[in-house]
Amino acid sequence: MTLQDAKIGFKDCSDCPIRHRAVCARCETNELELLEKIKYYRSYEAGQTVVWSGDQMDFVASVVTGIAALTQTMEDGRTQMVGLLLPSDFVGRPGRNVAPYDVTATTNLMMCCFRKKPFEEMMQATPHIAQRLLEMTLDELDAAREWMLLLGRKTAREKIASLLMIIARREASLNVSADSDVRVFDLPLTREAMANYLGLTLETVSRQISALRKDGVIMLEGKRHVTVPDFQRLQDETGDDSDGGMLF
Amino acid sequence: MTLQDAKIGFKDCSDCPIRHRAVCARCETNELELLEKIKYYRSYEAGQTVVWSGDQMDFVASVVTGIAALTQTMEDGRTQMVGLLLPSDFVGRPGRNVAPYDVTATTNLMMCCFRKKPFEEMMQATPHIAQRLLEMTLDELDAAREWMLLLGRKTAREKIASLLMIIARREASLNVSADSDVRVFDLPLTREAMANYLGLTLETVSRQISALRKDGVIMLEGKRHVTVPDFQRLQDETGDDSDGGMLF
DNA sequence: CGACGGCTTGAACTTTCTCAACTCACGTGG
DNA sequence: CCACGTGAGTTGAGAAAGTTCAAGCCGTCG
Repeated sequence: MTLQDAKIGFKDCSDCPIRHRAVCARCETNELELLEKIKYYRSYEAGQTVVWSGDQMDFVASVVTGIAALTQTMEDGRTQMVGLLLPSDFVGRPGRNVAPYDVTATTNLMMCCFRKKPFEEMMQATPHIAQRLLEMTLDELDAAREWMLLLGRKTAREKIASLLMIIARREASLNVSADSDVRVFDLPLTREAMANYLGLTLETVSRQISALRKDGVIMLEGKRHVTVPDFQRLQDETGDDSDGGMLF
Repeated sequence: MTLQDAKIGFKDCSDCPIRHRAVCARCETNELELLEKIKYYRSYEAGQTVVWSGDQMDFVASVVTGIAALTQTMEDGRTQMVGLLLPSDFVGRPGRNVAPYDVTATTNLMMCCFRKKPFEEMMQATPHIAQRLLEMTLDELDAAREWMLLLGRKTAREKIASLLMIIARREASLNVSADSDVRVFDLPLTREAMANYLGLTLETVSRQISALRKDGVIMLEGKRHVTVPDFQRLQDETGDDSDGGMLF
């Protein structure tokens, strides 16, 4: 595992691109200073493993840039993705030493790591961190439950459409900049990774993407670059009801 | 929705059967006194709906006795269970007003409800509650991820075996009493509820249970009463590796 | 140039679903 | 007390969806 210190491209926490969404979102300036002391950056190349299931994990971390996947693998090799971590998402569980899942870098990845012991101590001292972590964990639980509906009850076509929606939406929420067109994006996952996300084989993924293309729901340039001419049309293909589960 | 006050069978929080596992587990005596003021019991009969998805939810609650299920339903009626709540499990999300899932009583059910507003205020004031809630939420997230592997990658037979293991284990952790034999238990779910848990049809559930019975993995008296002659044998049928995922 | 990884497509096969008939236990009302 | 309806569960046969195995394409990298 390569662990080179990264060129981070910003000076300190106050400049950090995930400052307002990560575990540290609620922290005051002085709390950030404490965090600065126990944090360090680490970067991984696409495909690298960050942690192996069963390994000791001496840190917790936030994804700063890039995408990571949590996966579980059965003895015979069947694997299921159980988490897709985007910038600001949190990895690791305070109070636990051993990683329960494989964590792999899906794209080039930079993480902001905190040594576990000091982080745990800080959590006791500063409720802002624990508060934010609870909020984030509840959000992840909701996402996991949405995902369970997808895995248990959706057809292959609905699964693909749903994944495209999820990626498009998350892409949109990251690029708040004006120039980004929500309807055009790159798939950050291989067909195999998509299959592992959706509980399908990669062949089925490929076939269903082709089918959506033939039916004009999406357009493809190359294998990864997707254009969605009509968002509502894609939404209809997901099987979800129209409001998209806005529940607040 | 019937909401009768229940015969609760114990005097106060300190006698409560879930005292040491629920959200209130970490609370001191004086904190419990505060909770007593905002709590009330509610009971439901098997089959009753506790909350409808989309409804206003003015309380959060702990399951005291019985079992409840969280389910999501698609427009065309396909439904997926996304949570199975046993005694001490928590329902509701502080900071959210609208229920994202249907909550139904699978068996007769008693819940210890807290009015949401005061509970939220108390969470701010007493870190013990938030701490415990974070811990419980992280546990639920782990369970959800285990469940995702089941939904995405296991065969029907493995799904059934896994569900039987889960029920047997949870049953065991509740009945710590000496006389209970782990290998004998009642299914608290109908075939249909099992199907919704596992992402199968009820016919497939029925067939696979019959198959496990024919193969001698389980024995049945009636439809619900299960005996597991050889636990290891059942474990082998789940597809999980032998240690059962003990990750601490 | 050749090899390789990522992807697509086809054909046969398997698993699970769908639809339908039937059993069984239970409770109700004639 | 029995006939009946009902809800839960079982079983079968055929259909559909997805998987498996196999072949081949395309772009990139050494």
